Amino acid sequence: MLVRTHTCGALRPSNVGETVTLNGWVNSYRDHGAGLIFIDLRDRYGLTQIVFDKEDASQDLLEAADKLRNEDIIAIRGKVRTRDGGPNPKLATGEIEIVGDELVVLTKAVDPPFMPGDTNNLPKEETRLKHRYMDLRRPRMQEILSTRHRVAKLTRDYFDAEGFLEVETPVLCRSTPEGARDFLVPSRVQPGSWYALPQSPQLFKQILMVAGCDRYLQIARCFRDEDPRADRQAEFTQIDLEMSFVDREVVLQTMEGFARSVWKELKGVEVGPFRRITYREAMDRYGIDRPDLRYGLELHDISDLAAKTDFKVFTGALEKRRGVVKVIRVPQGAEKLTRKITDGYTEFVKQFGAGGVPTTKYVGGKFEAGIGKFIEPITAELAERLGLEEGDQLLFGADSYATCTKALGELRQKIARDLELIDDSKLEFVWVLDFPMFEWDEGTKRFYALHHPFTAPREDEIERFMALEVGAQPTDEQVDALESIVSDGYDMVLNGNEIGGGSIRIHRRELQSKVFGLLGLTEDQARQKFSFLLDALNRGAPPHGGIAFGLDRLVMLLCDTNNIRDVIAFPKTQNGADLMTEAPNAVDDEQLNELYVQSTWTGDESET
RNA sequence: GGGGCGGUAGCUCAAUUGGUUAGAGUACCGGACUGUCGAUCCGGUGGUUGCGGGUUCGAGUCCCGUCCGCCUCGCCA
Repeated sequence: MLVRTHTCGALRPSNVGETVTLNGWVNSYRDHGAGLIFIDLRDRYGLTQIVFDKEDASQDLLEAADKLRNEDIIAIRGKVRTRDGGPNPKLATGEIEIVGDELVVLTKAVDPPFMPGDTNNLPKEETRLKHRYMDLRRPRMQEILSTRHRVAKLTRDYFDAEGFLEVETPVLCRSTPEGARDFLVPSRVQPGSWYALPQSPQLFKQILMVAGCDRYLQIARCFRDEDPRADRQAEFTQIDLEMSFVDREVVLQTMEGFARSVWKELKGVEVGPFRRITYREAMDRYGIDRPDLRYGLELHDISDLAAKTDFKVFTGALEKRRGVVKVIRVPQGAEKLTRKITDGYTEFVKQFGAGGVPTTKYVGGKFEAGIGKFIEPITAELAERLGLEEGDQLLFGADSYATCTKALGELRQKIARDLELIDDSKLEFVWVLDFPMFEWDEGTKRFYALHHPFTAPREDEIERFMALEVGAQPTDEQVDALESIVSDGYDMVLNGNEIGGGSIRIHRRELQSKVFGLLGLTEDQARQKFSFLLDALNRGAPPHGGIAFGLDRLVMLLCDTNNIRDVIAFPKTQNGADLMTEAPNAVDDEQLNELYVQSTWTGDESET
């Protein structure tokens, strides 16, 4: 083996005259005939031009160089010199070249399915996933792998300096049926019993606090057996943290410091102040719990004014429980938002359960077109409240609070994209605070924890919370009362992306029992599922809280991609398949027998 | 589970209203060429149009089914 002395990104004019050896992949070749051949050699670090010239090279060497093809791996030894043909400013090594003197072909590449060096034609993702080793050779993917590594390293360094201990928690866990669907693993030694893969290390990190760990960190793999999305994968990675003897403020400050250091270190950016907003305000003004604050287009509640009209869409919505009428004002939208576009918006909001988007334009002090004539009686009041200006367009939502908010929140983002109102250079960090503890689900007639059942109520809410009596079939008043209890949770949001979420946890047993009870767990059921936690809370549990960052999403933002598969070395498709290894796969009956497992799958879905 | 988009040469794509032998660029093979850097020029190989069925004189194109990939709703405490 002719071992490299430098990488393909290392050589500079200062190396001129040195005899060096490089190893790498043939990125491209330019063959000018028997007398002159150029090779661009690639490795993780860059590209270096090799030249074979009949002035300097033997006939044998030229013939060997002539046979080189894309993706062959070679070792090349030769002298560094400044380029005869002038520098190539596109390359870091563009001022120099290596005069090939000794060439060893380490591996011939047979029929590459695509060329990693071809930056113009990116193969379709299916092909990239099938031949992932080729895809990962691409400089862009190498850059992402490197960024991910640097985030992980910086995470360990930062939290190490803050006194955190990295502790590993189990991958084979007890199944707790709340939350997402579990991945299950059959036990061989305990026939009929199953492990679950962790949805997060939540309970273990709380137990570590009870165990006196004080500050815990883990870069933890998590598993949720739900359908993937562009930014979601069944198997993903969290930067998982927990701290003892803290209040919310300590956690927020510590995590802000982390985010600042990530953006400073990786992007060279000084992050400005973190804004703070309550969940209620976020939902009211932006229609979403992870608002993008880089642009306006806020939602305004005009239910009181809408009630003065005879417009059936408005008055009908207001008769619903929690019915509202809200509006988005698009400055100068009258011209930009054509009928065709607003018709598209009506279709767009239907997927979120809204009926449509009533619209009108503010022209000459009056409402023109659309539903203008219906809201004529409230023209002056609307104009004053919204600060209307000539040429504004109004887009309305009228429905239950939940549906209207969701639809207009999504619409707000779509308008911003359509009208290119988003400044990509901005970084708007915001903490979303004061989430409700619970949400009532009309379908299943029960409460669900908005975050998770171990989230503490805000300290000043505890007394009111403990005093609440809510039966199995709560009245509307009881639902309202419980939903108004605010938790001590927090989400870190950047430009409309939730990058981390956490809370101060419950550290008192009677509070935890109360929460379990409200979620429909009897004392017996709670003991059955969480006895270890309830016992731990009884045996000296410190006040504690923490957070988990989505590492994949963090890297996505830092690498400016909206495809989570780009930031995972070996990701899975929407069908949960790894196209390279062809997982998942069938296994031998012998394997199943050992596990006391039989498949009911017949190959015909109608029979299962 | 629902909705949408897509699958044509190794790769990226084209193919008129259903009509001749399914084309181009690139890669690959052969040839020419001494300063390229997306090298250039000439020639060539390469196709079960994802798969199965149907309509038709004739299907890449229309219909039905199915598989795969992507986006999305539901789902994701």
